[in-house]
Amino acid sequence: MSQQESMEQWIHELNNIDDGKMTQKQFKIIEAAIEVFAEKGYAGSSTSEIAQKAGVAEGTIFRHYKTKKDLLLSIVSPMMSKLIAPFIIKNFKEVLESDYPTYEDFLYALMINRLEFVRKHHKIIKIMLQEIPFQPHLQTEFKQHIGTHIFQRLSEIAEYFKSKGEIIELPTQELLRYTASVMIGMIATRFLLMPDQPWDEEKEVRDTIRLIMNGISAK
Amino acid sequence: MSQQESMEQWIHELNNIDDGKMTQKQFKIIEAAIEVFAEKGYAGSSTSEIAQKAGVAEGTIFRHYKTKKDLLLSIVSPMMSKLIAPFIIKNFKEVLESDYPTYEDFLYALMINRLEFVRKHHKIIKIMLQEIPFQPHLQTEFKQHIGTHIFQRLSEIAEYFKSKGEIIELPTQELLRYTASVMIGMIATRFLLMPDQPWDEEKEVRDTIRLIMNGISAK
Amino acid sequence: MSQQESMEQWIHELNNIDDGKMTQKQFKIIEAAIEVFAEKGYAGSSTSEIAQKAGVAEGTIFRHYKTKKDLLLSIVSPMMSKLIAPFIIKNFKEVLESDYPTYEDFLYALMINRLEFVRKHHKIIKIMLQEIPFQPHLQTEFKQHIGTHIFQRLSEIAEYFKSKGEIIELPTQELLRYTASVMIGMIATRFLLMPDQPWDEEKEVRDTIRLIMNGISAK
Amino acid sequence: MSQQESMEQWIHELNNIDDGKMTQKQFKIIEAAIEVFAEKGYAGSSTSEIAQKAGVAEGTIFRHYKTKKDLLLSIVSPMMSKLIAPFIIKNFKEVLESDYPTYEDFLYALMINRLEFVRKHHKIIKIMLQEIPFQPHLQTEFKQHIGTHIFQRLSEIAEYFKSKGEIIELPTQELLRYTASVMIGMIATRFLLMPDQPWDEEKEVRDTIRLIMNGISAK
DNA sequence: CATGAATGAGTTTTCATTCAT
DNA sequence: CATGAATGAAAACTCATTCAT
Repeated sequence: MSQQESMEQWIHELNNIDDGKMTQKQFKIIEAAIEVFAEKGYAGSSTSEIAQKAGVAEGTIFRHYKTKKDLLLSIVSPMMSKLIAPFIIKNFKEVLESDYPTYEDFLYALMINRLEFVRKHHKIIKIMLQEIPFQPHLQTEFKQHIGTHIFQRLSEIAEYFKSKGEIIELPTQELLRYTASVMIGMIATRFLLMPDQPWDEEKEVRDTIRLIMNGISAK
Repeated sequence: MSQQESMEQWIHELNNIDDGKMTQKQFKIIEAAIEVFAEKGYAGSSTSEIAQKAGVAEGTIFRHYKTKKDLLLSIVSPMMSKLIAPFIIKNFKEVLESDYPTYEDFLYALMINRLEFVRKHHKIIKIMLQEIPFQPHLQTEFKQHIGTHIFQRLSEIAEYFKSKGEIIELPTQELLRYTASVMIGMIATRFLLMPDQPWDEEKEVRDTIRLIMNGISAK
Repeated sequence: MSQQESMEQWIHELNNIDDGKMTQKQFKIIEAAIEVFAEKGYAGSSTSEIAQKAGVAEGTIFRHYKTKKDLLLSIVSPMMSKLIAPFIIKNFKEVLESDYPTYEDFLYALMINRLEFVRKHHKIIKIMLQEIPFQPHLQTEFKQHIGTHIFQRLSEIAEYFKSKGEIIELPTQELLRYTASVMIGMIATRFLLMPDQPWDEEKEVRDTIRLIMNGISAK
Repeated sequence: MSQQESMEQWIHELNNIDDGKMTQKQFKIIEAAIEVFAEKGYAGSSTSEIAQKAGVAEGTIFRHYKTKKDLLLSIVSPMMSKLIAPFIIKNFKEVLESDYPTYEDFLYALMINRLEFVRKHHKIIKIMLQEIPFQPHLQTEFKQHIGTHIFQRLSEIAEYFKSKGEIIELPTQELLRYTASVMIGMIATRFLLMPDQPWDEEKEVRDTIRLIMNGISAK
């Protein structure tokens, strides 16, 4: 599925969260808003520009979204949930045991998965990261999703492998910070710092995971 | 030196870059602008709010800074240079040899130094990171300073220690990315994610450096 | 008949004036419009709020009333006629002679009648009074109904009792102004100034009529 | 002093209430706002029309008045105080005893005074009466000023003359309602119903007062 | 008949910038 | 240098009205 197609599909999913129906124009509005917000930032964007890019009258935006902020949140909020998606499978422990015999395997799968995710949604993620500092509503959601769900789940995993004697006995928090830093650093490099450079992803991922494991494997 | 004092001193230094003189009002304007930009973002701030917080008339801002963007750049631009300060000492190699016998020593010193730097200037750094994506002028500067000076210098250092056989033979770029990710991850955790939590800095820094070294030390 | 019932009946009567048929939706629209216009004023009300309160789609309003102003007039205009209703009985003189031997009797009956009328229709009357200054169409109607019919008829009555020697020889206009002022003052007090206060209506009416008569009875 | 002059003076007095200074443009804005609000009602007026009539840019209005509602209140609120002015002289009892030997004298003086007042300020009074039902802020002020100050003072006066045996023993509230109704009825007739008709004010006032006294004098 | 998405002109409000004092 | 009133262009938002379904 191409990046463009996956974006379209994603926008249609916003739908189900909202109320079940989404007009063609509404779709165009979301699409244009993502474009413009990502390019100029939320505060730097004007609803008139979004309307123009979407090919609708300015009033149409406000028929579907009470305020400009509403429009922002309707785009960014659902992305929060998507962020934690891979961590909310039931029977997580079973999956872990059967699919990921080592921490390294787990990290590898996670990395591939999140790289794909960012590739699909980098614009919305950019908007999200830009606006979290200024939108209390997003801050709350972020803390809830990341702070609660993801951190929780990752802790369990790390402790599981610690108990198996695979990784060193470091405070879980430091361990996760370290792991996350390297992974996020890699993703940021790929998409922010050098988006246009050639990139042997397969190799980069393997090397990066290797480095992480060097840092923390119990032998 | 307290954080407040260091900020005041820093603002006075902007001075030298500008034209050598800075009135009391001008000082107040910069101080207020940093406050407001950091809180609401550049595009979300109004010059009138800055004027009010600075205790000056609205027109006064424009007597010193031709436009609002000028005001932003006059704050953020000099910070760029500061960022690279520790890397532009002459006789760098000598300093390296005499002061930092190991890569670990170097990382430790760098970490302490940059932590202090961020502690002093976190508001301006926040503004800088927020605005780089939207201000071509800042992007250029950033690429120049980081991409050229810092990356260049860090590469030399990494290669120096590689050649000494202290760290593993990984492409320099990957090595730096890894190192920087872990260090930045730590700083971000400290100042963004959990600014109010208790924090044994000494210990955290040592553990973090240890992890990095685990990842890359050649044995 | 309760106040609510009388309102419903009244709305159905608008019907006959319009075209003879009135759908359930149309009824709801009128009901909602009265509510909203009375609460926020004509210019301060939005058709969308009326539609919402009526439980119909926005477009439905405009299917029945060409414009928002049309909706207003369809509510207020018929009320004008109602205002003069008690004055347009045929054989008025006969009724006067048989039913109201004195001016006092007449005033008493009128007062009771109009109090009831206002009690039933105070929302529409509020709208009417609010909008007369701004709607030329209503001004014309008002002048015609009040200025012509009511003033005319009241003059006849006043002169009739003057000729009977019951009330003093004052210019009819002054006489009517005086009478109307006291009566309207009483109604306004009851419904505008102190709508929630306990109120011995029987007594208040008798006292008020007494005062009026004191002012003008020929002895 | 002409009506126009008194209006100008009045606008300048708003000044003292606000903050002591008023620019030429601000004056023009108030002047235009009174004109437009009186003609079209508050909700029916647009700030752009006010700006145009005042000969200023639309932004100028909002430099002086934060919102359109602010502009309204800055015009109407001070009028509330003016309404009660004649009732807040100190030594009121003395004045009463020396200047107004009878209730009739008092009513006459009051009538002349309030007629003059309404003549000067009829536009603002029109705006005030139109907006009181829709502006909670004005409702509060109105209740306070009228309900407390004026009603209080008038009660004292009525009771004073009752105790002197000049007027009949009716509940004070009814007495005042009666008196006020006739007076307001007269003023309303003069300014609302027949503003353009010839009018022998001297005679009308005397007749009206006479009617009132007929109604209530204790013989 | 009824709907409600869409419109576009209009509304209130904001704001960077200018300029006379 | 400093002020702050004034501007006007643009922003966010509203709303009566239309029209395809």
